[in-house]
Amino acid sequence: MGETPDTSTDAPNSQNREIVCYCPLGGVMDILSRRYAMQVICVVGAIGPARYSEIEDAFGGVSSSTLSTRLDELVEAGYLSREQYAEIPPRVEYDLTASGEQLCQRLDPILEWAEEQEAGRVPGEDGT
Amino acid sequence: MGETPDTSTDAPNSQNREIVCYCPLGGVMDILSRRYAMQVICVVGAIGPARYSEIEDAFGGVSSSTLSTRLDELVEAGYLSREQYAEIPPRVEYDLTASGEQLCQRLDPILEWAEEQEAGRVPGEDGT
DNA sequence: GTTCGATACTTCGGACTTGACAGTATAAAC
DNA sequence: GTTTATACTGTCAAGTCCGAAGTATCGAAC
Repeated sequence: MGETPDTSTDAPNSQNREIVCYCPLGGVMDILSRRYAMQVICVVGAIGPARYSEIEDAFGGVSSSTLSTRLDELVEAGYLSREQYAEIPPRVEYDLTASGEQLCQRLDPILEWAEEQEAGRVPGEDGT
Repeated sequence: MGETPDTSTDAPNSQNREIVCYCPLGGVMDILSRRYAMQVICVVGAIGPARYSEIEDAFGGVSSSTLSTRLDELVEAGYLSREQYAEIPPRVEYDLTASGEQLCQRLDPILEWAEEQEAGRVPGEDGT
């Protein structure tokens, strides 16, 4: 994609342009668009069965309330599984479900790319 | 990041687990985690140079203030270009930059997968 | 027997983000 | 003079996120 697919005539726009509707994406994308959602999937994918505190540590300073909410949503949506052991102190392990792994595979390229972008960025260059 | 490395007896996992830090992803992921951000990239990637109203139409009922903010951020971040023509009524065209296209390539698999998930979902099946 | 420690969360008030809807600017068409 | 078209901006209410502090459990320490 990317090479102006159907502009064979000289008009630069407004030919029989197909408008694709992105509305039905709602469900999944709404979940992924919440803060840390994509990173949580990839963190759990990276370190296998992951305990709450391990996930928390993988981020710099995420608030526990936000992380907890995110984990709940991801479990509810079927991308993560949650296993609680009857031990003291308590132990809870999160892991990817089959859906979660499919998602993680598609998410990883983005996270890797994001990492490269951040690494190659010279501080103070983009004029924030 | 430190964890007890000698719990090999009571825990079924916890080898020399490497904790990867996901903090530096901040910049890019924060932008992508805002509402409609990923979809906007893919919509513009799909319909080439895209006018504001075309992007608006591709979504069901996005609010204009949110979409406008999102476009500004994406332009500011260097993923979209914005060209304004001195015409009446006004015409503005958004397109992917080189960075934007790289991002779009990595985003497309997710959007496609999300579409499949939504399509194959039977209402009331996921056990709430 | 009282305090301490460990883990995985909740709860709280305030800050930030989003949504709905109305309004702005311009010039041609009627 | 009024209408039409586009690409936004403004305003206010509702929703979401944040950090800090608190909760629950039970064994171990004192």
